[in-house]
Amino acid sequence: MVRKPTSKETARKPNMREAILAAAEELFATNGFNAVSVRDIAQAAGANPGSVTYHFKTKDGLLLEIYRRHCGPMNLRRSELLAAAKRVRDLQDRLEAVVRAYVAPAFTSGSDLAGGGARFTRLRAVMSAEGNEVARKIIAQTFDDTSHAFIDAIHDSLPHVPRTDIVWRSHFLLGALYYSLVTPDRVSRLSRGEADGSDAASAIEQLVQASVAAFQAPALDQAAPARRRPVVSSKT
Amino acid sequence: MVRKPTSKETARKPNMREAILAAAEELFATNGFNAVSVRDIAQAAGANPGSVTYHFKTKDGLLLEIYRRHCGPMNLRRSELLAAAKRVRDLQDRLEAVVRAYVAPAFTSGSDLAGGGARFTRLRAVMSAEGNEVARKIIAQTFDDTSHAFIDAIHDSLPHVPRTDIVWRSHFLLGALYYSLVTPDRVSRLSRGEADGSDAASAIEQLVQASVAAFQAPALDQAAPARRRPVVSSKT
DNA sequence: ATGTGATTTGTACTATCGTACAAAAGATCA
DNA sequence: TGATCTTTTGTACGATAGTACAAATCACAT
Repeated sequence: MVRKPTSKETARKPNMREAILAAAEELFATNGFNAVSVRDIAQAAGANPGSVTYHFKTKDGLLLEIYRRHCGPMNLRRSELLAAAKRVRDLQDRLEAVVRAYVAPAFTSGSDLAGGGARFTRLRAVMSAEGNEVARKIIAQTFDDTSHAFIDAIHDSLPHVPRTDIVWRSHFLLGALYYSLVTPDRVSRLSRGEADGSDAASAIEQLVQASVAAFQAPALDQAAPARRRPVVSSKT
Repeated sequence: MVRKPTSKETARKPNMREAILAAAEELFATNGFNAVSVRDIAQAAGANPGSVTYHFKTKDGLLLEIYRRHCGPMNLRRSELLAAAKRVRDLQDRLEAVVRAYVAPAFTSGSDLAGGGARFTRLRAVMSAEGNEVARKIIAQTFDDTSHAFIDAIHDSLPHVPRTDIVWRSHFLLGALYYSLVTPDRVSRLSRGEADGSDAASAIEQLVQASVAAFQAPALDQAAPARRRPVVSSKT
């Protein structure tokens, strides 16, 4: 808010503002918005509750700033990756490259803003599930452009599949991605320890392969007529 | 809690207990657990806040009871549908039938307990995203059996795909299913009105077709060697 | 009708919430 | 050093949270 670049404004001290943002991001992403109090965040950041009010005015303002900080670099990075993927000549390779460009940045760890990062992606998943108003507004006006770009790119690789189907499948992809970040332990549990749901590389490969196959599925209108639809009835 | 079947215990009056359960289910499913107060629930049910305490003791107890009421009938119904699906002889038809048996009950509307229903499924999605403790315990001890049964059934139809891959893909399926129930409007928006994300029939068909294709994807270990992995780099 | 147990109501208690604000502390430059 | 600005601290306030509980009300068997 306050503009005053006195001398070295870069990280004057341990930089409380950043610590608060990081702590809030982590707590919101794992517990949801309402389950976390401003005091929880302050404590996790080693700050005073009043500091949060000072830097971000309100709790909503804090969430807003988390989104703001990520969206720019993340969308930039994504459009770079998408542009590179679209340059792949082979149609099938291109599809996979595009899907990978969509999936991979969501799993990056650490604090690199550019990637978007697993933490911020998980935050978005949780906010979306909670129907958070602040998040809803930002998402509609910031992420839809990127989503459309990816949908178009995928549609270019699969011209025979109607755009509507692509939209549905990309929606499923995002849901799968979100869920993988939200409950990775479930994968470990259901595979009886044979798979590690927390392993980003595995998650990316599995998700890319499964999604590519899903995108390549025949169009819905054409799927049915050739084969009879199996009808199932229980004996209730 | 209290056992006393005096005369007609079935719906003596408007039945407050049921109204509270229904209201809580709806509110929790759309706003999350912590965003909804006991007073909100009481008001939505046309009840007094004290009534909630009387019937369910605590807010956690209320959530617990919501789960309890659904889990039994829902798992029963699911195993019926699964058993019927496993009777399909053709291998590919059986796969689709099994997936459909998994997906369809999650989208049933109305208040039929058996189906599980869209509302309860959405509730589970939101609780899962919020990392709700009450839900986490119930899920691990109630849903994992059903999940394993479905995973095994799918694996039977796809013996050449490692179980680990099936687990991942079924995880993606559940994530996609959850997300479709949480933000159906996103589908409508991204398709520019061409698709209706709230239409259960469309969602089911799209999800079944996409998931079947995903399950049928080649095993991960075998996917790479035959084809070169497209490597993409941005110019950053 | 009356007594009895099951509900519903109204209210109150304590804890914690988000936020405000004055004072203290720290930093920067004349 | 002293003036000025930014940041941190400590505390407090009103609102609302979950829950408890006594009183009122209801349903029904006798």
